Amino acid sequence: MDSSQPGRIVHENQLCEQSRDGFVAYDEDYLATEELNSDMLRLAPPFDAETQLMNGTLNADNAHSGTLLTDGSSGSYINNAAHDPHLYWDGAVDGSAMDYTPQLLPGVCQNQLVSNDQLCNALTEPSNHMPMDQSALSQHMRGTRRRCLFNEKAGAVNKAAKKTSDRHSANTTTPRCKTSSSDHNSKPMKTPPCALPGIGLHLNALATIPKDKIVPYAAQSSTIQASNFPSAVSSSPATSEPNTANEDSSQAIVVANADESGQGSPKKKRHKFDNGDGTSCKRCSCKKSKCLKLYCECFHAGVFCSEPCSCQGCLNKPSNMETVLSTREQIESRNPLAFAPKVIRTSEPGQELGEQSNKTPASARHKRGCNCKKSSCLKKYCECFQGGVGCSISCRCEGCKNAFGRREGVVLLSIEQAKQGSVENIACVKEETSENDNQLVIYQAANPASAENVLTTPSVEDIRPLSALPPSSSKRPRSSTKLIGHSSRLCNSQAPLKTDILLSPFESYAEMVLGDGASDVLKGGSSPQTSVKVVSPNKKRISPPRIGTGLSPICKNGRKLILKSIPSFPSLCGDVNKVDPKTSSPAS
DNA sequence: GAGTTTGAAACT
DNA sequence: CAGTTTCAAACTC
Repeated sequence: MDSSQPGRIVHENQLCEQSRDGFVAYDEDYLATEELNSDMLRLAPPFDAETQLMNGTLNADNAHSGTLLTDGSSGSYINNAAHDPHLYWDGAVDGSAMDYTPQLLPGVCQNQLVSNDQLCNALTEPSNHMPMDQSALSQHMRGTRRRCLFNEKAGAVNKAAKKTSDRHSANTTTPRCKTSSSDHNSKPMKTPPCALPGIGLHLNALATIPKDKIVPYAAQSSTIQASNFPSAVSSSPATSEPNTANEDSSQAIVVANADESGQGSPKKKRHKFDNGDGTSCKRCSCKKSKCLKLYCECFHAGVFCSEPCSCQGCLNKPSNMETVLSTREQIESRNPLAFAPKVIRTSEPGQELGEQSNKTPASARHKRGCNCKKSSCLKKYCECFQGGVGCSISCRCEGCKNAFGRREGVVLLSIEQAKQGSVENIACVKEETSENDNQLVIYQAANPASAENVLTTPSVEDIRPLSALPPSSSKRPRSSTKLIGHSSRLCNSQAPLKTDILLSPFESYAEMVLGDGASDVLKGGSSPQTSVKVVSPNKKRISPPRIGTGLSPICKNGRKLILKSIPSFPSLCGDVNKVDPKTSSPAS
């Protein structure tokens, strides 16, 4: 593949057609050729300290093109690669979206999505590919690792597929796209290396690209500017850069965006190269939403519409950056996590359903759960199914037959919590001590923005709408994954809910941030004496918590308020360490 | 490829 | 907040 040439721009389609060899290393060669340099990443404001640090480092090498950052409130945009039909914005960073995953990887689109895990793995691998002498790169890696954590995505489905081999995925067709993300799953998701909580941009994985493969800055920056900045775009990206390399880039951009003008162009429906959780390459066909609503998969995924799309009246284009951003902000204001990945955490389906639920608490699940009624959660109408995850108690589906796991009604709770639960409701809330604090710490550290959201908007989706649970009767948990229980029992109806709420969201985020281990820590580790207790799978379910208006129980607990002692940011480098101690030592 | 079904998102 | 409408993807023919 020509891609080996620095600065060379390859259209995604081309890539798709490329030889397997080319694909094999797409996360390396491909990305490298894609000009994805770390400096194309834009860190979101919430992470200023850290991100800037990182940027600083990153940019050090490359004269920083980075200033492309939009101001951030709604996240900065990332140019995934000039040539890539899609331009990506970094929703992940801005808290709202813990991760925008696979699709963020430029060029990964059609045939291969790079899962976060994959990236992580790549990063963690003995950097054969990474010249150690490149301090800058090293820096990148660090940053990358952290980010990877967030990006773990579902695609449990994919795992199976992925197990087969990465290579095959290369030539994938639509389905592959979907499956590709899974591959990491085959690996134990622990991703210790990635343990650092961080910004959910796995694009940083690019850092691992052998330096020699890294495209010269000039080209990149031009590309970025052209594509990312509205101004730049408007100013005719194609002409913006005289350099040959740049020209290529520019042209690529133009091509990528070409269909902007030709939106209505009959691109016919294309496969939705989607990995299910909404993260893969998007190809929308919006007609009325102008691609500025969540209906639009591109918009929802945080990418600009592009050539593959067959949308009409599309406004989700770089040239409408402002509009897009404002719209995005608007949507986020309504729902801070509107752009967050729908499926959180990846895990083996088996685990999820399974026996070892205790040990593998971190099961993938849909952010909010589905609400299927007729599809039985067996079709892609079902977001859970689509995301390759089983339904959970968060779901309100009817007649769930989700192949990845039917909705469950149980949740794991720690003994401690049980104890607490045994106390009166209030007690339940208040007594939750450092563990929760720790959780909060982690949470915030991992995603300050999100934390903030939580504080201000308890409605955060990830605070699972258990409330939505239908009367338990509707579905019986096929298997017990997470048990609930006790606390719900111990505490009165309200209390348990609180407890559950407290855990769930944090676990989820912790998982995303720290990986399975983290959640384990949180659950068990945080309260050492308490092994997770599994309540009889039977069927007892927690009544849906009502995260009511205003302050959620969490707020009531004041845990959030305890954030006082929480460092605004995890240390850039070794956060894990910091976090772990806390989590591990419950009441230090 | 057109039409239908479905459920999320948006609206009231 | 629940019910309704709108929307676009998924699906069927």
